Amino acid sequence: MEARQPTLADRTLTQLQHAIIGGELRPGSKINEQEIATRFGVSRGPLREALQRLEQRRLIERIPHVGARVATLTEARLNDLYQVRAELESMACRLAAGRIKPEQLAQLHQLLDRQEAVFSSQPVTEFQDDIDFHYGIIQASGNQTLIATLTGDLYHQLQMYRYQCSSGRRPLEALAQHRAILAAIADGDGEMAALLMRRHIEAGARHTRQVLRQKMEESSG
Amino acid sequence: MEARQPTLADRTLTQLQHAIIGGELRPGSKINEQEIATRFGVSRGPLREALQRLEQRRLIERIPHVGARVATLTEARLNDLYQVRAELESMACRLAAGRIKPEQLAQLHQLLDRQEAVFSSQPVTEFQDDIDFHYGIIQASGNQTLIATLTGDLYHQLQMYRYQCSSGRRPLEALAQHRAILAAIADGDGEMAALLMRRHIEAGARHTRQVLRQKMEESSG
DNA sequence: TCACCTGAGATTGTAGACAATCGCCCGAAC
DNA sequence: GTTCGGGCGATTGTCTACAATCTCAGGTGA
Repeated sequence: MEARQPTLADRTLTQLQHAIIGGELRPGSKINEQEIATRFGVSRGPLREALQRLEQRRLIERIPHVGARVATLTEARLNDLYQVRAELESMACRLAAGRIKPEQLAQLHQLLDRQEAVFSSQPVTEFQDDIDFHYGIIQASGNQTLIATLTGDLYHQLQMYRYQCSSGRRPLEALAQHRAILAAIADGDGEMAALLMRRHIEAGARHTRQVLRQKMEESSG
Repeated sequence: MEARQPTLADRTLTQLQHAIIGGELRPGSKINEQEIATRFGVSRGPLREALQRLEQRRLIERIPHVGARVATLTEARLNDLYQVRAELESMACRLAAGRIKPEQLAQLHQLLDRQEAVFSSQPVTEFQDDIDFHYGIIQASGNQTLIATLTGDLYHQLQMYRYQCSSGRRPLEALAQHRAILAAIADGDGEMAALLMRRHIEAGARHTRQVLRQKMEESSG
């Protein structure tokens, strides 16, 4: 009922988004509708629908009668994004501490355990698991507006920055921080959880910012 | 350059949004693409584009192969919306206090003066002026992600609630609160401005919630 | 009586063609 | 030499028609 059976436009959106987040379509490059449509084997209708959603997610920028371009990675945008994210995710922690359900809590504990178990063997998994953890807490907040804002809008941009600026995200450190956050939530200490989450995200922002700077230096030099 | 010259889809979006926010298309009612397209004198292409944006703004809900419905007003959704709004707008105040430009500050003062001058003669103006005030502060925050989240997403929903649940919003009280908020920002006291804004929005939430309850009672009774 | 299946009608999703607009190149005038 | 204007090619916006899917009424069987 609720689950939307994927349409052609949905699949095209997923493909395009992966291509953008993964850097296959480089930031700033122009998107030719006919070309992309042909490449994906769809007509321009579904493709334009996908483009529109990507514009909403701020992964591309469109100008009427001119066209679409892949969004560029900027330090200023990164700062703005992480600043809002820190505010909203710490808010999510505060809410989650008061109303998280036992099964949600158990699932998050399980996630961290699994993350720890495979931590050294598969560094790739860590990336998705990290997102899953944050996603779980956001869901536990129970605030539908908050959930939609974070997972429906901000997270797509975030993934682009994280994917293109990732390199050894110190999973051990992040894991410890996740554990502390979850413990605070389990204790019902919303303020502590919120503060820990804010620090955790700020640390991530510093790291990503550093990598972005390096990347921009070597691309301009 | 930046200004997007309005296309047919843009105009259709504006019309449809006004019809939804104004209650002409009642909450929960189904939207027949062909019917609406014919009524607005456009084809289904641009209309579908408008529908998609309205879905992003959460003014309608769509299910593939089934159709679109106008979003319903719920007390739970109202609470969630105002909770996130309070968090983000108080954040905007904190930022604005540190980096608002003189001309922005002057413009906001001007706005409040004008609001006070015509306050008793035209109660209708107050509604738009109130939005303009909040809009100005959000802009002054300088955080593009914050601006986009608030004015691009949340505010459309907010307008729907406010328009359909407005009745004597005590403009005098709101005006005084606006003045206090602006004074704090002018003083560079971000924390004070943030707190005042939070209280101001919470007061608005209580008022709107009350009106919504009345409305739902008389519609179900 | 109720649950389930089935088919007609309606509605949405997709494709392809046409119209409108823009960017760019080139030539002319100062 | 530089700047302005016009026209051509390319790209985007829009329309119409067709295909895929859902809804709902009606009937059938337990």
